[in-house]
Amino acid sequence: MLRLSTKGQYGVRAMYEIAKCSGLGPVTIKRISEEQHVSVAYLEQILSKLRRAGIIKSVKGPGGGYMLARDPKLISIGEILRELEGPVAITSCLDPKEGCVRVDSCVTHLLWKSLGDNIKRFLDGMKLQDLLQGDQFVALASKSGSAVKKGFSGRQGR
Amino acid sequence: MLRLSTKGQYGVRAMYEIAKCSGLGPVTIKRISEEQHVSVAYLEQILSKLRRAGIIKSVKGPGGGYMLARDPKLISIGEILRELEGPVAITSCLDPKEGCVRVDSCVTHLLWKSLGDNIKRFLDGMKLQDLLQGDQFVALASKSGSAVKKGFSGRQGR
DNA sequence: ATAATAGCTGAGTATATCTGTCAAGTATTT
DNA sequence: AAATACTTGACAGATATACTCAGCTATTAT
Repeated sequence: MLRLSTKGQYGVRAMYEIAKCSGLGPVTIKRISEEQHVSVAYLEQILSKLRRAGIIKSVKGPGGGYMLARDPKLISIGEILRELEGPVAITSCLDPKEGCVRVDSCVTHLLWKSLGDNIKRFLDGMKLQDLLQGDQFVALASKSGSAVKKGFSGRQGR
Repeated sequence: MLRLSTKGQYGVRAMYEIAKCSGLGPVTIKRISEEQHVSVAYLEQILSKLRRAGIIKSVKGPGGGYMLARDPKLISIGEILRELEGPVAITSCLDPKEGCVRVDSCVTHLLWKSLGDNIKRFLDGMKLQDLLQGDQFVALASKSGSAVKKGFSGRQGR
């Protein structure tokens, strides 16, 4: 359950590759393809989206390729995935494009919203820089292993 | 991204309905269908799986229906979803059925594993009882909003 | 016994999404 | 102007989703 599409996965791997080689000039799509084992044609689709989103920049012509548009500390995994797969939306009624008819009457609405918010917070907190450093991830809940409950979810940072 | 299938969603809603009416004798599939707006035929599929998993019990014949097999404090949302949709597996290489060829060489492996573990912890910590109480959910990360990082993920409970 | 109720099961199907490929560009540099 | 590299949109096969349907089995009330 809750699988990520390959587009998102490859997108993050591609971004990693670009970040890794930054400073050595633009990274060609061919290189990304070879290093990360993803076809050039498929990468074109993915990188095109990321470029339009302003996460990477491209340089045309011989010697061209892709480079980060910002410092890797300022690029989150969440942002990359959102551009490629749309926002986190556990259920269709939480998708901003669709909307929920009976928000208040639905017992589970808040459950899915809360889960979605957690995931979002995780993904937005994780930066490309962290991937580069191999600095990796002990989770949001460092504590007990059981969720923190409270009367109501209310506003949560976001 | 990361959408849950309707089977999982309906399953949780059905479990809620059964839990809500527990103490009034078995709940018929027809009632669940009407209250939760899911077709009888589709519910049969869903409830059948949950019954075989031992989460609910059924009584045949007139006056029959479904009831919880355990205290709602002991039934987690994670367990319900796992029976209906399989384990959380953000990527195919983290699916126990498939396995990963290059675990160590893959930079993103740990990222997805960590995200998956978080989700799992959230879902397993959330019990049917919590839904009943409308006692809902402030999330795993009560703190800063940024993920807690550490050198390596190491063993985490499970 | 038997009729009515209620759950049980597996097969089947339409639709949508995913996971790509292909072809024909356009822009830039040497 | 030739070579390199990115850009775009169309399209297609495979898989998964979201169901329905038909016919069955078990249980209880009369």
